[in-house]
Parts: sequence; structure tokens; C-alpha cells
Amino acid sequence: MTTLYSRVRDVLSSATVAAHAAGDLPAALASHEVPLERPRQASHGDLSTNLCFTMARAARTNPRALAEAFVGHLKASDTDGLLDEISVAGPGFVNLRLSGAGWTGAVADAVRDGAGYGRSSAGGGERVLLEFVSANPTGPLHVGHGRGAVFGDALAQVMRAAGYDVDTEYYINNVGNQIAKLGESVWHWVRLLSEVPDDARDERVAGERPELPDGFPEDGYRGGYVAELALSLVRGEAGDVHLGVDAPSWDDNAWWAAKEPTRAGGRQDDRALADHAWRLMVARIERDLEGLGIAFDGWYSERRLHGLEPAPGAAEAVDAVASCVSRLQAADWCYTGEANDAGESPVCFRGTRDDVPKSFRDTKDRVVVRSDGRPTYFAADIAYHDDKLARGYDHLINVLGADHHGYVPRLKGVIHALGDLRRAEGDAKAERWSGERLEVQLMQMVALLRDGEPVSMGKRSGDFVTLADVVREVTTTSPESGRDAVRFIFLTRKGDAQLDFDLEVARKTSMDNPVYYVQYGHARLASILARAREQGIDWQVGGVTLEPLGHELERQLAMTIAAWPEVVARAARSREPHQVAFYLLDTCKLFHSYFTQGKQAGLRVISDDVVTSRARLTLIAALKQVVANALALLGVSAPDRMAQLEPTQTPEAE
RNA sequence: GUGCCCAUAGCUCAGCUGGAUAGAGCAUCGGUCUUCUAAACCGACGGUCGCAGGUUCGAAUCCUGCUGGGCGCGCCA
Repeated sequence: MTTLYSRVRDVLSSATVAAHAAGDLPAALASHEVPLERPRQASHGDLSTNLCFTMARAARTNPRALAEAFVGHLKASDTDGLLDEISVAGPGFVNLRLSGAGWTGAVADAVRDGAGYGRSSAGGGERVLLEFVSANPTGPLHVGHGRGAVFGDALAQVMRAAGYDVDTEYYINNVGNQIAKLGESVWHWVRLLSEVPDDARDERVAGERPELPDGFPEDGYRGGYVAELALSLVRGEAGDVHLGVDAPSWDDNAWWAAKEPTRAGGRQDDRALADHAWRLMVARIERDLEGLGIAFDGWYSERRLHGLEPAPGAAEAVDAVASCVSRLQAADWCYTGEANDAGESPVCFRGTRDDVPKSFRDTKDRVVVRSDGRPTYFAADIAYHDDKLARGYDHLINVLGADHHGYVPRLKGVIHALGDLRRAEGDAKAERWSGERLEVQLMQMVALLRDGEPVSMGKRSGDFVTLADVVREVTTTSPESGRDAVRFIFLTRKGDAQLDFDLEVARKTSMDNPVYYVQYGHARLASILARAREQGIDWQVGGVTLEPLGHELERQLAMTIAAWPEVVARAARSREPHQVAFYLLDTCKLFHSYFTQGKQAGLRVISDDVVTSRARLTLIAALKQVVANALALLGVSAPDRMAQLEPTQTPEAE
């Protein structure tokens, strides 16, 4: 499907071919290579290209002179009459003013393509695995996780629309010290609650910070959610769990004991408890994500990598971690490190090797298997990324919290090493494995505020405001509003700057909180079309002419519609879903302006002039389509109607 | 100590492979509803793009140094 931009690019492209043949331009450009942008100033035309600049730089000539020669070929290439005026401006811009037939074409494009308008094949079907959130299942999600979640989810949608083949995945860290600690914390609550009459239990665990049981570990998880979790276990709501009565010994990881029974470790009962605890947390995380409209294509269990459970559909568990480590060891990517006092040695990853490209060479070799034989988190991650690539993905994107940035080069070094290893093993599919295959999108921290005052978010302290709490609290006018507001707030800024999330601001329904501005725009567009239906004006008949469109604002609106496929492609390429959010704001601003002028200056969409009304209704329909498509990519609802509020009214507080 | 991210209007933020006179919203001030939703619109006010150099036809954007804020640098995950 062609778009206005692609049609104009075709014209420019063939003009470069003609100009090049005539010796007026140093090179010819393919259509997709032609730079095309909307000038900031309307007087500079509808579209503009600076292709003469880049060519002049390469050929070391004067861009202005190139432009003068180039425009001579444009008229002849414009066989469909898209261009009205062609001019050279400034140091070498070529400015284009489109003909009416040209710019109204964007309106027709949007109406024709409907929900598909804006989609493209720019991504070329590249298979991408997008991993995000992946929060440890030791507590509920907080707002920081929410930011990564919303970003990742919107990015997946945007990239899919731009022609990437994206799968999303959540990596469950259900192995290791933190899980053991969760199990231990739950155990203390279970022991306490077992001795409390059932009708008194609810009160005992109530609140964000219930009084801890005696003997609760200093570094345990203190949040009320742990008590709730224990309560559901005690009541058998989570299935049949055998509850131990003695204090557990988590010093050595229970999971390790299962793997290597010869080592001293936790008992079967304790493992069962930890196992139930993280599963319940994962279920809660999944529910909280659903509250934000987020569902993952896959959930990947770390236990699987350690051979503690089989892959879905597989008969037997495989210890991929051990396999990766031993193979890396054979290829000298891992080696036995210095022994500790007990004479036990760790295994280290040689991320400092000279043949690791400098940008992701590590400053220090890292332990993958501890001296006591237990693999580290890093070891599991090696196996995990090996598995990701082995599944056939061309490109891996990990959305991580900014506090993990030091980890990134190490991980890229690992992929480099795995590629080297796999090629040495004769794996033809590993031909292109390199550190560049992994891309990390860092999300900076979120500070939760209430009226400008910081709200504490420590997981261990128990003084905890969860993501679900936040969504619930910012819910204002409709059940979806909390989700919509939270998503839009996260998506109206880039991910690389820290973000203050103020609960009071998020509760407002004013322009402090622009999601409503955009939704109101959509509702207004919908109501115009509804009005047209009431009055029996059918704009969807054949032969509707767009010729009556001609007002400057209508031209700008059409050009905005024309830009939508470009916005999607660029947002996907640069991994910046916020560009879609700002596009929405710009588009709705233009529309609101048009609408108000219509009321005040005889530019009404629906008038006695049926031919003009039909043309304008088509424009409105195209706009509504574009706004709806953009909102869909962001996962924000597009209401056809919004309840009217009094101008100064703020929603009633709960 | 060392590495990464950030610094644009009073506040919150955009600014597209370097491009034309740096833009929104909020706040402040002043206007606009008998007619498709005033959750809207129009106007005014407001900037030495943290500081200092450099690269070039051209720098908020690229490079170097500095200042300030955040975050890493574990046989934690």
C-alpha cells in the first residue's frame, strides 16, 4: 500500500535518477533513501528534503547549486501532479508544496487502509525477542517495574506495526538466594498463623506492615503481601502444601539441595514452601500486568535452565547452565579461578579476552560457578541468552532498569563468546552471533511522589506502594482510566531520564494529565461522525470528492495524517514509543483547534452544503482512524464518548 | 577512584541520520460557549539549550574538558 510520503519519495527518487544521468547530481537515490520531512514553518511548504546537503558534503560541492540543478528535473518526474510549487530555499533545501490532489491523498489513504493505516514492512520481518519486566517474584511490582512494563509493551506493538516479528518474554528468576529468602519469610508467617484461630488470621495479617512474627529474619521480606501469601497457603487456597514446623535452614539454597542431594541443604518441605511462594507471586505479577493491559507471549522459568524442570512439552529436564559452562571452559572462555581457604575453586568467565570487541570487553573476569559449586545468576543468564539465540531470533532486546547498566557489556561479551563457541562447534546457525545481536534499553528510575513529596518504595521495609495500588489510585472516570493514565504518563517521555511520578498529578483530568486531552479528541471525532449518521449524511458513498477541502488547517491535518506511517516506522527504528504519544498530542491539538474554529468561524464539518460536509466527514473519519490506531499501539483505550465534567470539577477522591 | 545516564522557559517535557526564526503543556495575565462535547480554543508573558573550548557552510544535536544530579563497579539477583 502506498502512502503520500512514498508517492512523493518516488517522484524525488526518479528525479535524482534523471538528474544523475544528466550530470546534475553526483548520485541517484532509491525511493526509500530519500530524506523527507515536514518543515517547521508552513511557509516552507508541505514537505522538504535536504538530500542536496548530504550529497554536497560527499561531493564537496555547494548544496545550493546542486539544489538549483536538481529541481529542474522534478517537474518532469511528477507524472501524477502531486506537486504544486517547487522551490529552493536557504542553503539548499528543496521545498515542496503539494497540489490539492496530492495532499488530500493522505486522507484517502487512511480511510482506505483503516486499522492497517500506518503499518509498514520497514522492519523487514526481523525476528525479535523482547524481554522486559522480569522482576524477581519475591514481591509485587512497583512503579519502576511499571515503567519498564509499559515501555516494553508499547515498543512491541510499535515494532510489530512497523513490520518486525516480535515475541515478548518474561524471565522468572525463580532460583537462588532471594527465592530462598522469600520462602524463609513465608515460613515464619506460616508457623505463626498455624497457631492463630482462623477467624483471627485476617486481622493478624492486615495492613501494609503487620507486626512480624518472632524470630523473623533481619533481611527477610517484611511486606504485608508475605503475610497474605502465607495465609493463603495456610488455608490451603494454594493447593496442598505440607507445612514444616521446625525453623528452616535456608543458608544453603534449598534448590541446590534438590539438585545435589549429597550437599547439606534445605529439606523437602521448605523447598515446597518457597516453590509455592514464588508461584503465587508470579500469579500476582501476571494479574497486576493484566491491570495495565499487558500480556506476555512467553514466561521463561530459570529453573528450566538449571535442569530443575523440563522445558514445556519436553520429557526430561536438561541442565543447560552446566552444559554452557563446561563447553565454554573447553574453549577457554571459562577457567578455574583462584581457590579459597578451603581449597575450593570457582569457575570464571573470561570476559576480558583480547578478541572480545572493545566496546563490550569486561574489566574483570566474573564468577559463574561459586567455589562451593553453586552457579551464579550470571551463569543462568549465559544459558538463557544462548537459548534465546538458539531459538532462532535475529535480534534480542532487553529492557532493563538503569541500575543494571554495568551488567550490559558483560552480557554482550557472553554472546560474543557463545557465538565463537558455537561456530567452533560447527553450528552453522551461529554464523552471525555477536554482541551486537543484543540490544539493551535502559529505563531510568522512577520516583513516586504525592503532592511533590517522595513516597518510600522499599521492598524489604514493607513500606510499599505497589504498581497495582498506583493504578487503582489514579483510576478516575472509568475502570480503564487508571490503566490509560499510567500508561500515557510513562509513554510521554523518553526512557533515558529519571521520572517523577506524582500520584496527585496522575489523578487530575486536566492537561496536567494529557491522556484525557487525546481521548477527548477521539470522542469528539466520534461524536461528529455519530451526528452525521443521525442526520443521514452518508460520507461513505462512492464518488465522495475531497475537492472542497482547502482550508489551511485541513491541509495541515491531512499532512499530519500523512506523517503517521513515518512516525510509526521511526518510533520502531529508534525504539521510542514516546514519539507516538507526542504525535497524538500534536494531532489532537490541531484537531481541537480546527473544531473550535469550525464552531466560531463557519468551518463546521456538517453544514447545509452536502458535498463539503461529505469531504470534511471523510477527513474526520481519517483523523479518527489515525488517532485510534495510535492509541491502540500505546495500549490506551479510544472512547467514543466521554462524560462531561464541570469545568473546574475534580473527580471525587475515594 | 573509575564507568554509564541525565542537564533545554519558573515547573514537567519534546526537539526526527547536524539544517531554516529552539517548540508544547502547566503556572501567570487577558479573551471565547443559543449552533458537531468549554476535559476545548485564541492571545500575551517567558530561554546565554549547565559552563568553557573544538569540528564546519551550519551545533540544543558531534568531540574534549569542567560543574551539578542519578546509578553502577559482589563467589547478590
